[in-house]
Amino acid sequence: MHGYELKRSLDALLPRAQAVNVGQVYTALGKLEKDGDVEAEFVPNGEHSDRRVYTITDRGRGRLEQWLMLPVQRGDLRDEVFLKLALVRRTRTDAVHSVLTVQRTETLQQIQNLTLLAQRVPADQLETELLLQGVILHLEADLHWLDLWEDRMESGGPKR
Amino acid sequence: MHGYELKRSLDALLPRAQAVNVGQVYTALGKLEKDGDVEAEFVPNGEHSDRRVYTITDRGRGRLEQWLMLPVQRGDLRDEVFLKLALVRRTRTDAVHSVLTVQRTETLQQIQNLTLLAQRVPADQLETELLLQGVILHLEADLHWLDLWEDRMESGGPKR
DNA sequence: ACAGCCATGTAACTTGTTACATGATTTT
DNA sequence: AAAATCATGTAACAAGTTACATGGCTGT
Repeated sequence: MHGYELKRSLDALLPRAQAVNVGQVYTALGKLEKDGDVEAEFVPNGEHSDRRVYTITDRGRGRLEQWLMLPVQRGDLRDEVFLKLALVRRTRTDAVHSVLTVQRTETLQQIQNLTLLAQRVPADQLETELLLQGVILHLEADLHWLDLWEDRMESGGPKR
Repeated sequence: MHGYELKRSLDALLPRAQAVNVGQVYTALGKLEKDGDVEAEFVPNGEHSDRRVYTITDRGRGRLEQWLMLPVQRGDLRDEVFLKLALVRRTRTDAVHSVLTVQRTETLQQIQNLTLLAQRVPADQLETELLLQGVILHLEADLHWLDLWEDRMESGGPKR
């Protein structure tokens, strides 16, 4: 593919609002080319600008294969909401509940937005549908987690 | 607090393995000072090096308050596992199952590690316990999501 | 005429992170 | 004697991201 084509391909995977910045595609392709993972060649395009069409190299194919089969490490312990809650608990114990409520409201809002979005995804876009489902599952986990905080704050909480 | 003290404070919130790089604390404090959110003053420390003790300014306190009460937007649609699955489905439909299995194994492993870690957290470290619980909830959501993929791949899947 | 799409790319900024440099003290 | 802790900080790299620059074509 050429750069712009790739951008469109990526956009098609994501809901309308989340379009990719084109510049990023070109910087990424530049890096891949420098590393020898892809090769490019100009292909005339009639009236339009010529296209730089990229082809994956053997090296690139190998690295792609490796990347695909390498599991993603997902259990990151750095979490902004956690930081806020831990901090607020130590300095203004009484405000923990507010932070929890604000965050819960936001999360519910997000879930609603994404649910609406999911309903508008064409039935043939299986992947996009699954992506949204995944994000929603995470947000629901967040809600459970906020409830856990709330429970723990009540017992052994504000007075101490 | 002074820089090193802050580092220790942060470390205390996280399990042993996840210690903060000290350098980062100093670069962050430097930026806060430049922005006028904190002020520093040297305090002698007997035999040891003098300490630069930081104090929050009014401006800093205001910005902190804002940050605390601003909800974190959590529903990020960029997901590496999703990218892998979407890509592999389009180029080697038969390999989707392998990617799913690799990722599931990794996720189970992570959950086990974190569960063990959680058991070793002292009972008085409420926050750390909750942090680990949160990460585990997310990983369990990941497992559900991988199952969703598996289901959807079977119906309407490999042959197409 | 103006907006928007097609097509390329570069310069620059932010954030996160690490590796290193220095030097004294305390623990093993 | 070596390793770890206390304490400060800088230089530099990596990744992600955006804003801008250029120019032609297409649809309203």
